[in-house]
Amino acid sequence: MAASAALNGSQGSTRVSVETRERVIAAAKELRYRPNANARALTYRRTDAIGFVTTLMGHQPNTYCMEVLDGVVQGAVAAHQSTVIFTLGGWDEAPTRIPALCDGRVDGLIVLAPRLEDDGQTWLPEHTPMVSVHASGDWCTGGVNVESDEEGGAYEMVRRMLALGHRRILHVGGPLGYPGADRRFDGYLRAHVDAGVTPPPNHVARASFSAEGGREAMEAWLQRHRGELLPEALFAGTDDIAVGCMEVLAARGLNIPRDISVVGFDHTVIARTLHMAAVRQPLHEMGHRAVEVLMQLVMAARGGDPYAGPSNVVLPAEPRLGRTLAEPRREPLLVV
Amino acid sequence: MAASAALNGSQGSTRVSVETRERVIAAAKELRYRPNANARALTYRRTDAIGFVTTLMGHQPNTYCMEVLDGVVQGAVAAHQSTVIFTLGGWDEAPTRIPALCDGRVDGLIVLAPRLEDDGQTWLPEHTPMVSVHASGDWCTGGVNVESDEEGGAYEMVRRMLALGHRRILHVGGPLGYPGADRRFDGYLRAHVDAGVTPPPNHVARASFSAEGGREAMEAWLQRHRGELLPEALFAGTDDIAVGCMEVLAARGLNIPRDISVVGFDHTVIARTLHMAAVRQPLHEMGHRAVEVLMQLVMAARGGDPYAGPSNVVLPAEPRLGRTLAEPRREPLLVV
DNA sequence: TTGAAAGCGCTAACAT
DNA sequence: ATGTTAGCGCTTTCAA
Repeated sequence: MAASAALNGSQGSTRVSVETRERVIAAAKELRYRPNANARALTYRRTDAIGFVTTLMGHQPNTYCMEVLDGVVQGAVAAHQSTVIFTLGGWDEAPTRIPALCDGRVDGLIVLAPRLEDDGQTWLPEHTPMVSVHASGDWCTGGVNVESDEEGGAYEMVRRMLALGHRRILHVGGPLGYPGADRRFDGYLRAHVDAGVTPPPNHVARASFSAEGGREAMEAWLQRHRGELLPEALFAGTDDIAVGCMEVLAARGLNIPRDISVVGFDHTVIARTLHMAAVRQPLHEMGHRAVEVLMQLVMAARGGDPYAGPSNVVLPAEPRLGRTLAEPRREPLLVV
Repeated sequence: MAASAALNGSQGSTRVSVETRERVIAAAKELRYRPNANARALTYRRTDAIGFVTTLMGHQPNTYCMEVLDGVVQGAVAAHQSTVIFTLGGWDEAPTRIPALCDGRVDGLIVLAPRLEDDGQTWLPEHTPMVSVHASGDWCTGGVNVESDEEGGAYEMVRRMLALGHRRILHVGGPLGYPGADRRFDGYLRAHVDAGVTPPPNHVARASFSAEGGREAMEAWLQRHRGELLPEALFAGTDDIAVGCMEVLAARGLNIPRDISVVGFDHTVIARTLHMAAVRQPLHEMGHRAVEVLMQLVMAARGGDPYAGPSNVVLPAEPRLGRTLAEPRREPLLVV
């Protein structure tokens, strides 16, 4: 019955008589009628759903990913969209899996921290709006990237540490080859340059993105530098790395921040719970913002008019103080 | 061209000639053809997607919810399903929103910790398979519930604490009216009964499910009991509550666990990071399991044969030791 | 104000 | 081996 249009026709429409509408509505309730979402999607060519693409969240949920997702979900709710999660085993699957997701099941895609060897240009489908969060390089022409000013946040934090009097700041950064890890290190260096301080030699270590990685890197560094001066402060590439470092330091009887200050990066729920000093990335907001931008892209594609906004959105990252950062100790301490 | 069935027909099928198939495949690649998911869903009456229903994850992501979700997503990946997140503003929206989700956009629904006044029977659509996690009561006839043995876990943990010699164990539980909070308290009580120990009077407090709630409850309790004996141990209803309590205790100069032991509940990422003693709920596994059960339900509904499995799946909750639990102090301490 | 037809993109069944 | 038809459930357009 085409007259079923009574259900979604606006109140004032003359399409159906009041009497018929009431009859239809009554019958619908009687039959517990639910319009079928797929049929709707088929005719409307829209699903009111957005996709969130990420690599497998391991058994230990990744707090970084979770906080962005949380922002995405909230943004989606605000935009009256549902969120579909697509999980890749790894970014190598992207060239086969991502095009497969552009099959009308979502109106647009948010891709979290894609890491791809070559440019996506060749295999990326053109007509599915796409926003990346923390993409490395410009992986997607036509898409928009949302990120935070990691270099600036790192710079400002290290600047403050230097201003507090710290001179030997050990940087335990993320793995080589991650642009984000490099940007944080860049900020560390620039702050030193601007302050006219030369970082002590060999005061940079690399760790994988986890507490375990932090533990290993810290342990190894201390082994290598036995008998030398203990750094006054530690600038970690991630909260998780900071946690791992802190465990190793505490196990050696060192007090934080009295003997050594420790600073994290991201300011995820872990850092907040521990009241850790850390550079805050507005992860939640980034997720939220990514949805807003994506919806603009979607609207633009629908209307046929081009998207006018910026192709790169940079949110500020700023230092948050906490209980793990203090003035440097007065007496020198050696690595034991 | 109906012969497009070449694309999904099995290799050995005689439906199309090899030559035609190749031609079709070539053309498909040429046109970057993607079969439309909605049209497929319409004919197949299946979407290969499952829904995850939860109330709004606040600005502070709820670790409990996140860990279950993580398990769900992983279970979904294993079952070749995608996960759609539906967020409710509150459970009062459930009677209107949940039926609206049963419109064919997902093959089944996983509902996290639904709290509903009346039985869902009246408004729940019949023919969408549904699995709840930690449902209060049997909210959904025909559905399956997955939960953990909270009472048993609490019992076992408190039993061990009593065996360690603790006699004055303060319980800072979750809010009144939450069945889960009550079950944990029940385990606390039963352990005392079995050990022949009478819990000291007024050693039960209630807090909202957050660190803030723990802080407030702890502060208030200490105020009320100034000058009395400080409990030797604290059994919290949640990890977050435990964190809040620990902060208040530490702020008063008390050492954990030397002066007072603290035990959490859930053993979420917070507890793991802090190496906190806590009753472990297998949240990840529960999410994973919920998907498995849901898929059985879905299969059964498809095949027409009834679902044979249990309507309630109970996973064990067991105590995990940690750095916050030790033997009771020898000297008495007063609340200051 | 209502009815009838066509089409969204796909697949299953039947006919050639 | 291939072409045709019908239908999944909905909306839009055109006819009555």
